[in-house]
Formats: sequence, C-alpha cells, structure tokens
Amino acid sequence: MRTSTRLKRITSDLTEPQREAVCHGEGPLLVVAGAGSGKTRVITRRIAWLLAQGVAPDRMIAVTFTNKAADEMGRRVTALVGEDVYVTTFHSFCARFLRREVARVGGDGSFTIYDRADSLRVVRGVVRDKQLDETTASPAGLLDFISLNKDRIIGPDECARKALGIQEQTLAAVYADYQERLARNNALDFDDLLLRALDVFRECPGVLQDYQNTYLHVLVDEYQDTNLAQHLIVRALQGKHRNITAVGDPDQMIYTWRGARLENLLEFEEDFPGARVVKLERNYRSSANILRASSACIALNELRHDKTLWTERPAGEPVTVRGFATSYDEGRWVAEKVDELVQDGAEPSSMAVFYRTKAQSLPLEDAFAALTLPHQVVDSVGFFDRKVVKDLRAYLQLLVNPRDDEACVRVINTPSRGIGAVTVAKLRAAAARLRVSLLEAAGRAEELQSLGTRARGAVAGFWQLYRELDAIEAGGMRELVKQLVERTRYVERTPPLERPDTQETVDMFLGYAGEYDERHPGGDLMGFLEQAALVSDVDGWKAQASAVPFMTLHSAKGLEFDTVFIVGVEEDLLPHRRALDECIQGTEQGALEEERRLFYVGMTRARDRLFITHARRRTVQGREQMSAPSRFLDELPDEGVDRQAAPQPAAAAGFAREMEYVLKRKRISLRILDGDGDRLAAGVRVSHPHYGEGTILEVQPMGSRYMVRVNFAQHGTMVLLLASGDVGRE
DNA sequence: TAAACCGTTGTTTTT
DNA sequence: CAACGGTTTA
Repeated sequence: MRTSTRLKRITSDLTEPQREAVCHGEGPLLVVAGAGSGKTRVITRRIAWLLAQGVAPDRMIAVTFTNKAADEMGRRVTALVGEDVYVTTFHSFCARFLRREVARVGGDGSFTIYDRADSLRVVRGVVRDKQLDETTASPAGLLDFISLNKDRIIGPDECARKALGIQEQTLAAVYADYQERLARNNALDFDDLLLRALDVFRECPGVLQDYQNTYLHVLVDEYQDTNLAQHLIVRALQGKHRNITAVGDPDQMIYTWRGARLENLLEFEEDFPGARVVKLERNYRSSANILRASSACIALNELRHDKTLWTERPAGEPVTVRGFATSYDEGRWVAEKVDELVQDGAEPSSMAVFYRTKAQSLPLEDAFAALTLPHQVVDSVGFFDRKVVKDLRAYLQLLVNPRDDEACVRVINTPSRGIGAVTVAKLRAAAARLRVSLLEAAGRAEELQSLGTRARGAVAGFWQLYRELDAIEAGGMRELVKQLVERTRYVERTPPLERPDTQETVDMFLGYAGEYDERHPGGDLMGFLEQAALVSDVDGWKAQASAVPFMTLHSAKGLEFDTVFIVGVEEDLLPHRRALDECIQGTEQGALEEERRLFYVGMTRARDRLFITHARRRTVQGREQMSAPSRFLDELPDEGVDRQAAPQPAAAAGFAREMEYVLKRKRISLRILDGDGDRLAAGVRVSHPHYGEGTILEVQPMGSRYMVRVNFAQHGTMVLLLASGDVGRE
C-alpha cells in the first residue's frame, strides 16, 4: 500500500509526457525538454520513481554539469523521498574514481588537480623553456588549443602526427611538453580527469565491469553540453544494464567552445539503439509574453530542429526593453526598478541580473550599493582565485603530493624567507640533475654545492618547516589549516598594509575548512582539496538568501526567477565580438547562433517579468566606448514587448550623478586615522581626500567590496563603496 | 634578496 | 583599469 501511495505522490501532478518520461521502465531514454518544461522536475521525479520501484539508492548515479545543479538536484530528491542518491558532476565523479583506481594504469592516486591558473603557469613554463615568442604563442591560446584537443580525445602523439606545418608541430610539441610536466608533478587538469578515467575503463575491463554492475541506472542532465569524453564515459557506465536517462535541450547548448557536441544528443538513438524519446514542449515557467519573445528569438537559428513551446499562462506584463545613454544610467535604472519591486514586497532573491561578461558586474554593484540594495555577485573574482587561498591550498597540496613542483615554487618563499629566484633556479637545476622533485632537492640542501651558505640555510629552514607541517596531526581540516597558518606565520609576515585583508581571507578559508569538516566528518585532506578544486564558489550563492544574485548568462542556465534583468544587450557584447571573430570551431553563423542561444537561455529564466537593457556608452577596460543595441533586440516581436524610450534624465542632474559615480570609482584611499587595527569598523576615524575627516558609522560587505557609511564633519553622511585596496593607514 | 617601479598585456563564457 | 612580468634600486 505504501508503495502505491508513494507512486501516486510522485506521479499524480505530472502531465502525460512528463509521466511517460518519469515512469519509463528499462532501456535508454532521451528526454528532449524545452526551457521551462519541467526538466529538473522530471529527472528528480524519475529518481524518486525508480527508488519507489525498489532500485536501491546506491545503485544509481545522476550526473549534472555543475556542482550547483548537482546540489540542487540532490536536495530536491532528498526532500521528495528522504533518501540520498549519488548526484555528482562528471569531474567530481572522475576525480573520485581515479583516486581509487588510477594506480591500475600506473598513476598515483594522490594527484593534484590543476585549475586553469595552475595550467597556465605550466604553459608559461613551457613557453619560456622552448623560448617561444609569447606574442605569437600566448599561453592562454596554447592552453585553449590543448584543451580543445583533449575535449576531442586527441592526445599529444596524435596531435603531432596530424600536424601539418611548423606552426602546428610547435603547438603539438607544447602540448606534449605540457603533458609531461603535469605527469612529473603528478597533476591532472580538468580535462585529464575525464581522459584518465576513460583510460582506466579501456585498460581495465574488470574495473569498468564492477562499476557497470553497480549502476543499474545512469541519469544525465544537460546532455546537449556534454563533450566527447563525457559522452563516452556515460556510454561506458551504462554499458551493462543500458538504463540511461539523458535530458537535454539543443536550444540551450552554450558550451561549444568547451567541446560540447550536439551530436551526442541528436544521434542519441543511434548511439543507444532502441531508445525511447520523449519531448516536453509545454512551458510552465514563463508568462506568454516572455515565451513569445524568447521563442521568436530562438526561431531565427537555422541550425536547429524546429520545436514550438506553448503555454497556458496568461500574457502577463510586457517584456521591457530599455536603452540608456550610459552604463551608469543603465545600472541605476536596474537598481531603481529592483528597489521599486522590493518596496512592493518582492523578495530580492526572486530576482536576478544577468550579463555576458563578469567584468560587467562592477557598475551594477555600484548602482546597487548606492541604493543599499542587497545583492550578491555569483562567482565574481572567485574566492579560490585569491592569492592567499591559493597559497594555503598550495601548502596543503604539497603535503598530499610532494611531487607538485608548481605548489612547491609557490610556497617555498611565501611568506618570504630569503629564497629568491636565483636559489629556486639552482634548486630546479639540482632537482633535474638528481631526477627528484623540487621539494626533495630542497630536502638535500646541505649537499648542494651550488647554493651559497645563506641560501642553503634558508632552504634547509623551509625543508624543516615542511617536515613540521607534514607531522601535524589535526582532528580536521580547520584545525590543520589553523596550525599551518600559525607555523608558517603567514599572517604576521605579510606586509602590514595587506594584513587585515589577508587575515580576513584566512578566516574565510578557515570557515570553509570548518564547513567541510561538518559536512564530511572523517573526511581527509585529499577530499578537501578536491572539493576546493572542483567546487567553485558559484555554488554557494544560495547561502545568502535575500540578496539579488548577479551572474553571467552561462551560470544562469538551469535557474529560474520571477524577475530577470539582462543588461548590456549590445553589439560586440551580446553577441560578443570575440565569439564572432574567433569562432574557434565551425562558422561565424554557428558562433552567432550560440550567442543567440545564450540570450535565449537568459530570457527563458524569467517567470513573470523580463527587463532587457542596453547602453549607448559603456566603460570598457577603463575607456569609454560607444555601442549599438544588439541585433537580437531588433529580432524581438512587437507584440508583448514594450520598447518605450528610457526617460531622459535632466542633463544637469544626470551629469552630476555621473560625476559622483566617477569619483567613487576613482581609487582614492580612505585613510584610517586612529585605532590600532587596520580594519574598517564603526567608530573608526578616517580621512578622505574629497570629503575630509569623518567617523565610520557602518561597514557592510557588498559583493567583493564594502559599503562604508561615513559621517564627514563637513559633508555629512556619505556612502562609499570600497575595495580593500582603497583603504590605507597613517 | 626584497621592495618598489614601470611597462605591457589583455577580458567570453566554465569544470 | 587591473594584473602580471620584468627591471631597477636599496
């Protein structure tokens, strides 16, 4: 009886096609789900349904693209059926898998995962050693080349074989050298995680069979964005039971540049013979006006299978398109609109602001701060990109993986302990000669004749510190990091001016470590580092409820909001200039259509209200630039779209307000006059070059910066938006 | 060796 | 306008 009640709860409120997908029995299933058609709902219900059918939770695996999506899905499943299912991302799954199994193909399970910055450093090393000209071979471009090859499962050897001219041979050589260095450091980059997992599958059929036996069901979300490696991993995992559920929408494919293959979805029925295909075409999310506008937009793509979404929702408010003289006006208008909606009782977290590039968040932050509106930049300059965090992580990485020379170089003189570039170069040479890692060479400092007495002492000191750190026996990650910070005297040795900032970041990292301890009792350092490498802070935005999230159109995928603002919808920005110029693979039309899909993804996130804005003048890279409205705006239908010209602000007032912004944006430091700390806090006396002396009334974190309310003796209360670099002492 | 200085460079999107 | 790399100077 209980089972049937459960089944009823799972399926009773589903539409026919949804039910067909959710209650599909055995064999491959493809759900082609249009935007807002209940895709996530179908996948979570299907998991619930399978559980109700008696499939044990540990016999299925659900794979999504981002950690954010994985968390969300896991949360929903748990809420629905009270059981935990393994919901993960391709990269986490592979990392976990490799820790356990990579030894079988001659690997070392204590590998370090390199993020893009790490990889770039390696490429730079290659470029330097090969004495290539950085102008013709930019490290970023080279890394893109390498990654693109990896996405298509083309190794360095094959790459070299296929190379035509000298140019291509050089590229292949860089690729080979890069790969060699990673191997020497016992490091894997993001792509390697997938490729090495495939290596294990191929070379150890027994291991694969174990996994195939375990996973009765494999479910994959956002299938349109999978690359070749991911597709092959899925195919391998479902190989025995052939119970694959793939969900996707070709119109939302926005990762071509990362090797996404639409064919994975379009040729699904050939790859998985006998597959059932279910189409979800009814949209439940958006108002009819929003749906009409977005459908008209996407319909212009030619490289597309025709598909029509429909809704029974009423027209709702018109889609609003507004143009502004400057990006400041644009930001201010968005902020005012949000303020208005909040006054009317809207919850800030039910709204969102999307933009094409991360750099666009700053003026918006200013505008929101000016009205003291709560907002949160999702994944701005990431927490994990901060120098302090990288330093601490490098220490930890070195503890797990002593062969990680990149990490070693990073920490050997951080904080500075008298080991300069010359000494490091000598150590490098010694390490190469002795065929050992940099760290091990440091351990043998005493025998290295090439080092001067002072350098030798300094290096020996570092080695001793490392041994000390290695001997730490801590109860958890938080404790470990805390001791690490203390023993390296990391904070005390940073220059006084940066110290408050450093302390704060250290505290945040301690908090992050503490969180890990709580969520993973008994978790180890390797697991902690893996999480830190693969889980960007995009995933944490839900933590701050009641703030308006700002994010790129890319990270908006899979989310929905009552109210959506898409800003900077201008030529060269959306569609982005570089996308059209470079169009890494395929044609310019292909690139344009991907940009259009991106716009489409943004629009379809909106339930009730959609605002689209553009500015005629925008500050890009510090320079004023003129920009034309995006061609995508012309493509919107007239019906249900309100294009009223923006209210022209009185010239003088507009100018004055703009000046105010310009002043605020200028890096003028607020100097701290009293107090023994360097920190901003209420009650501290400060001095400002324009406003004179005053007292801080209030300090509030605002995105990556601080909103500081100061009472100035002459000018009264002012609100300043400051980054940590804007603040100085004395 | 380290801090301070200067010039060059680049910014699409992400695991 | 930044962040980074390379150079100079103490």
